Parts: sequence; C-alpha cells; structure tokens
Amino acid sequence: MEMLRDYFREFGEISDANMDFLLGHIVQRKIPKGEVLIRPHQRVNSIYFIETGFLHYYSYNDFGERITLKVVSPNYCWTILDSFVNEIPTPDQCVALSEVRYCELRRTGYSAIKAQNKELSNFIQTITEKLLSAKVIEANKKSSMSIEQRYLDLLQTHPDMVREVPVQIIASFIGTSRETLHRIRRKLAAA
Amino acid sequence: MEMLRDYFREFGEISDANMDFLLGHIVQRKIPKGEVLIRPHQRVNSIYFIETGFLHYYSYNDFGERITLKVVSPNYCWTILDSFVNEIPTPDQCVALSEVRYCELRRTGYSAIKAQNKELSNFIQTITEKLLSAKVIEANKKSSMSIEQRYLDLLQTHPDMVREVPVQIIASFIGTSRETLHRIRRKLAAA
DNA sequence: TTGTTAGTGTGTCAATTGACACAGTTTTTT
DNA sequence: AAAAAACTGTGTCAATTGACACACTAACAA
Repeated sequence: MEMLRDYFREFGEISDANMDFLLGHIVQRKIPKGEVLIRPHQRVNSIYFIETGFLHYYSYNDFGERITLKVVSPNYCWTILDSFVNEIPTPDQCVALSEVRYCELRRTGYSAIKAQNKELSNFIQTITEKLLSAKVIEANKKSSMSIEQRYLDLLQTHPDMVREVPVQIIASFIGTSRETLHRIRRKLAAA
Repeated sequence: MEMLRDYFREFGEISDANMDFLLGHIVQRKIPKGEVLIRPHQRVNSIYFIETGFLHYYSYNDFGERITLKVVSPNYCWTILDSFVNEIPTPDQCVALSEVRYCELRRTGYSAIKAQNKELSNFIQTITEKLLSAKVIEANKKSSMSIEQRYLDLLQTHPDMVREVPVQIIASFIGTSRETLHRIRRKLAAA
C-alpha cells in the first residue's frame, strides 16, 4: 500500500488521520495473466490503482475491429469512468496482460471518503481536477505527434511496457498496425 | 445567461439560491472575429462558456507546425485546464474564428463557489467528474474512428461548425490535411 | 474601388501505410 | 514431450496520404 500512499501524496498535503481513513477503504488484490478484470456489459463499481503488471483496456468499433484504448501500467489510477460515475454498463473490456497486483476502491468507499470531511472532499476534488487536466494534456500530446514520435515517447516514458507487452498491442495502442511498428523499429535499429 | 443556466441544470439539481450565487460570479463578454482570447505564455485565469461563435484552440509542435487542439463550439465549457489549475503559463493560444459571445468565470469566483457551501462544492465535483468522463469518452471515440468517420460524425454533431469554420481548420481538427478532407468531401458528394 | 490576403478546388507524384501471405520462434496447453 | 496457439519478422503490392503547384474566389483593408 506504500506505493499508493506515495501516489496520493503527489496530489497535496493531507493529515495522517485522513490518509489512513482513505487507505482504510482500499483493498489489495492480485489477478493472474489472462484474467478478465472487466467484462463487456458489466457495471464498473471500483477505481483501480496498478502496482505491478499491465492491463489491456479495449473495445470493438463498428466494424468489429479491436481497438486498444489504453495499456494501463504501474503507478497509475484507472477505471472506466463513464460506467463508474453514471452507474451504467460499459461496452468495453479489460484483461491482465501479465500478473497484476492492484489496489481497489469500491464506490461505497469512494462515497464515504468524499462525505467524511472537508479536507477529504477537497482532496478528491483536487485529484479529479488534476486527472482531468492530465487527460487533456495526454490527448493533446497524442494528436500533435506522429506514430514514430509516439513510439519514441513510449520508449522513454514506459520502457518496461515496450519490453513486456506484445508488439501488436503496443502498435494498436499508438494507433498503427504491427507491420508499421515493425518498420519503425527496423529503421531505428539501423540508425 | 439562460443558456448557461440550462447547461448547469444538465449536471443535476441545485437550489435557486445556489444557482444565483453561482451565476453571480459570471460575466458575459463578446469579442470580434480574429481577436486573441489567450496568447502564448499567458496564465489562464478563467473558465469560459461559449454562447455563440467558434474558438480556435491550437499549439505548435516541435517542427513548428500548427496543431489544432480543439474547435470550441457554442454550449460548451472550456479552458486550458493545466494553466488554470496549476497556475502556470500555457504555450498554447486561442483566437476567435468568428464573433464570439461567451460567459467568463474567473479563478476567484470559482474558488468562492467551491467554498460557499456543501451543495455547491458537491455540484462542482460532479461537473468535474462528468467532464473528465466525457473527455475520456471523446478521446476513446476519436481513436476508434477513421478520418472519414470523424468527418461524418462532425457533420452530424456540429453541422454549423462544418459550415462556418474554414476547411483547413476542420481538417487539422480531425487530424488530416485539407487536401485529404477535400477528397473525402468529393467522394461523399458523388455518392 | 482596388489591391491584398485568406481560403478553396484540383491535378500530379513520391512516400507511407495497410493488407496479405508465410516462415520462424516462443509460449502455453494437453 | 508433443501439439497447438500466440507472437514476431519480413516481403510484395495496392491503396491512401501528404506535399507541392497553381488557378480561382471570397473577404478584408487601404
């Protein structure tokens, strides 16, 4: 749980009592490689924080092609927010690409934390704001980079992911085919 | 201000007194076509709600190419969140593509609203959560659609934007060149 | 009103990409 | 240990795209 404690600290100051209250609503879990974390048409009732391993979050488009929406890596807080916030089923799914250790906060815990006191509700508000800000930046960054730049960026920011996750999935994550990613790798290796 | 009131109502119930308190911190403004709303290296201290007209929000990538990050259309709440939340300068800029009428909420007002009472702070939290959720959905949708599908989607959801905003800007917004967008239009016109 | 600038439509050509095919390798299952 | 499944590397080819060039039109400013 130390990893999550440090993650929260990045978002601002908070009293020990409140931090303990917060962490008290969170449980640690582990799932093996290949296991489904979220299946289609399910309601998502938890927020997840990844400690080790990788998750593959994907959906299918109108033509039945699988679209990688995200490869979730360690030290990252993730959920399918639309389903969590609006309490509706999600069409998407999520499976473990490797053994994954994670922390889970259920909706009841989330509500309890927000309602507990002002410091905690403000803290949650700050986290939500910063996540929104980060999401916008991420989307903007993505749209300003070519496929090759995205790959180079991924190599820098998540070398472990590039090493451990199948090339096909990396390729679809950065928005291209595995063949094209292969051409990029070949070119980079030659240089 | 009625448009904004309706916009807020979409996010949930709120007492008349609180709604008035909220709207009391907002001022209406108007800028002519071509005017700069946000210039590079500026700190953004307001949240904007567009009533009429279109804004062009863009940045430049490492190779000096202009990248359209968003064409902001009416009935939409927008700011450069990273700059607003973290009180840092933004490298990006924003200009009016047409005469724009908008509502402005400055940071001081935003803070006052959050601090006023529990209903208002919860209301702001709900809005932030829903905007985050919507942003994620938007990004996912974008990554699952081809350029042509994005254009068709834009035609459906924002026909006014397609009509009023220069083709070059629409093209860069959906992630292609004006020539390619032109080919798409020609193809669609033929069918 | 006239000159200037911004925007649009279109053709050509080179470069990039996706789709397919198939061989080789690694991993998982039986 | 053998068989099956998943994954990777690579070549070919057709289709798509971006870059450039240029004519034409609309909007704007002097």
